[in-house]
Amino acid sequence: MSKPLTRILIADDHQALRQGGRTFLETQDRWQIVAEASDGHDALKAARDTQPDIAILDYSLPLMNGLELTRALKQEFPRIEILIYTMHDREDLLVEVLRAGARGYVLKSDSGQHLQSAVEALSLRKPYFSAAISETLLDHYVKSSVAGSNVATLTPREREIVQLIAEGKINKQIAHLLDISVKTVETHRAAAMHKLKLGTTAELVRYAVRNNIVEP
Amino acid sequence: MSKPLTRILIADDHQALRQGGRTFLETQDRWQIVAEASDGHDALKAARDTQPDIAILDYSLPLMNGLELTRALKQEFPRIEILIYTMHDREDLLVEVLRAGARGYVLKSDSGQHLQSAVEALSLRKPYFSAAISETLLDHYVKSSVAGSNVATLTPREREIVQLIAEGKINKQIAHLLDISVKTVETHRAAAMHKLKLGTTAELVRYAVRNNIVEP
DNA sequence: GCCGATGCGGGGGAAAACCCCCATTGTTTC
DNA sequence: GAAACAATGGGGGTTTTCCCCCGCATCGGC
Repeated sequence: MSKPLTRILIADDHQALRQGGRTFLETQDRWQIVAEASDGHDALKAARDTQPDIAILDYSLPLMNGLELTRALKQEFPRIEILIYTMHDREDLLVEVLRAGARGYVLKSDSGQHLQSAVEALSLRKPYFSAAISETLLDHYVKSSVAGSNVATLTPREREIVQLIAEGKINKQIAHLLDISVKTVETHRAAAMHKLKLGTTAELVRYAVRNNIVEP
Repeated sequence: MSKPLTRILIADDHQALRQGGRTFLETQDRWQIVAEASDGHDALKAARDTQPDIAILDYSLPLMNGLELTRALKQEFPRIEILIYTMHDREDLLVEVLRAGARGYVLKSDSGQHLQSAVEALSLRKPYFSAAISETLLDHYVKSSVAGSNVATLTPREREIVQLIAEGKINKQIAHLLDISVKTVETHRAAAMHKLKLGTTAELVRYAVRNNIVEP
């Protein structure tokens, strides 16, 4: 046991998938799943409790999606390595999560071998992608100071609340979830809608779908 | 001028595209663009006024989308030929519009030649597809009594109102647009939400996006 | 050290949506 | 012809959102 133990967090809203990942990864006794979470909030809490080295995140997490969660985790734990594990084979998502600080992107449709390889790479602090993405392309995207999607104009808190709205929660539920007052939720919601020049909840939801904040 | 004149309606919310189609098609003097419309309601009105032989419809029309409009037009004018002209290269959309009664499907990314060929074919009452879709596949889809998407469980009026909600209109605006009372809008909206077991507007909007009733 | 952005919270009122109930008129279907 | 469904509209209520106004604390830059 000369090698240090790599501590892993898995966040996915499908229990079966978490279980699958667990059995897949724990065949290697130098890896340990120290936490599982089924939504973004739990994942953040779990990370604080367990201080993982690597976080394997589904993109489409309830309450806080993989992109926001990546930002939040990198903010709080700069040395954490983030692996996005998703069903979506989309370059725009890849680019966004990379910009947020993720270093791995593996498709659920890939073989489990890819997942193992990705964790292997990340534990050595090397990026890993199951899709064919060259490192130059990678650098280009990450370094380019692209204006980016207009999601960026929203603050993290606003994006968080927009996601919850788009998930179908009413202000009261959001207030309870985030432990803030309904008034504050209203404030953030209004700020987001004003910034985006949107007049109705329906438009806000379509905005969230367009910008990959939530699944349709 | 022995050949009968083919009367054409074009409905697309982009004026430039309508103009393009017009110049493209009127090179043939046996074709005549008798009406243009920029949304679904205008298109329906225009069809009543001008009795076209062929309707060229964008899928993503405001107020009433190409799918609903196809249903409505075929209902009122069974002999009309519908050509869907869209940017979406998606088989699921193709299947839906075919089931609704369209007989042509051309992508906007195709050359204008395709558009001409499609109109040519439709004027002879033959189906036309720019994508490679075999007629057998076609028959299979159209004839198969597939359960279909659960959009089908909504009535046309309900779908129409769901579209308008998802487009960001409030009940009052919808009532005015359809010339019915706000109460009626509420009734249809509630009926749709009840049928779909949805509790919030946000969920209804995501449903509409998922089922191609509106664009994200 | 100040300033702007962010996050948080509130008052109060108008508007909209939501929730039951209900009825009438057609059309389609058995 | 009865029954089911679609579309229309209303009464009367509660809940939620929306829209102004306002304040305060914090934090990162300049």
